[in-house]
Amino acid sequence: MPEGHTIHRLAAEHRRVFAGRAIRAESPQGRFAAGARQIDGRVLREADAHGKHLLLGFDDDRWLHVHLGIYGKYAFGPVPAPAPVGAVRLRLTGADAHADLRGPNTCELLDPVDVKALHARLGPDPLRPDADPDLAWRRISRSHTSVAALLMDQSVVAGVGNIYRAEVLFRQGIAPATPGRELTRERWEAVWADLAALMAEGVRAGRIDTVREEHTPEAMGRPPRVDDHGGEVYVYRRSGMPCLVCGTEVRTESLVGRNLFYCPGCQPG
DNA sequence: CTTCTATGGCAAG
DNA sequence: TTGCCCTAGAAGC
Repeated sequence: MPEGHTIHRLAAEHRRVFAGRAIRAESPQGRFAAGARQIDGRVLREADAHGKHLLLGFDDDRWLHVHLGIYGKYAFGPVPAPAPVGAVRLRLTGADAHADLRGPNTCELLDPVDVKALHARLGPDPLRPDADPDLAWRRISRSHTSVAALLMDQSVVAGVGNIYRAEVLFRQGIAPATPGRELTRERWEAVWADLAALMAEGVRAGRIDTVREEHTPEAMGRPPRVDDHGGEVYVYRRSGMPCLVCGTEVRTESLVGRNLFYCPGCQPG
């Protein structure tokens, strides 16, 4: 679920459903009881996303900061909301919808100074109009770290997760182990542009699709992919299967505790 | 039942 | 690098 496109969708959904009106807040699970009491009855003024961080601004100038981590989830539904199922950390209820938050890595209240600091420690987000890709380029072009690790570093680029990382490197034909400083500026600009397009499409569709027209299931006469994230991809979780472009077996290896997927044929080096 | 896994990120060593 | 946190569903007995 939660790469940057998911969080931008959640921000839009909160805006659409809750903004401008007082909401009720509670913590059925109890772990955010004190925070929920402080939000309860407030008006939601704005909803913002920076990378994988969701920020909800309330009328007392405080912000709810949510980070889903690897298994956090939101579930929106109608009112009246049914009795909560499972570990619901936070339930927001508005005039005609409710939102249940389960399993977040972070769920806390921040003041404007904290929010500013949060933005400052995050790199440019390809989904934000104010993003400056040169800030990322300055880090990447001086780094001996692999481009695969740099793309997952949220202080370099915000919002890219394991799927977009693997897929953009595949689409750009870049070997994951390539040190940042060996990328040319042109290559980086292509990566950034591709991320911006792929992630914008992810926001629109609500899933991650990265295969080009000529490699879709219809075009290739292959069965559609069925996976949790629901999208058509080139390498993510396709290890052992033939590359859709060159037929080489897709490989996986562990990098900084995460599975990295790539095609040795299309991403030589 | 139990164990494993996941689209994250942090602190400790 | 390892361990730990958060949760739910799938996979393995």
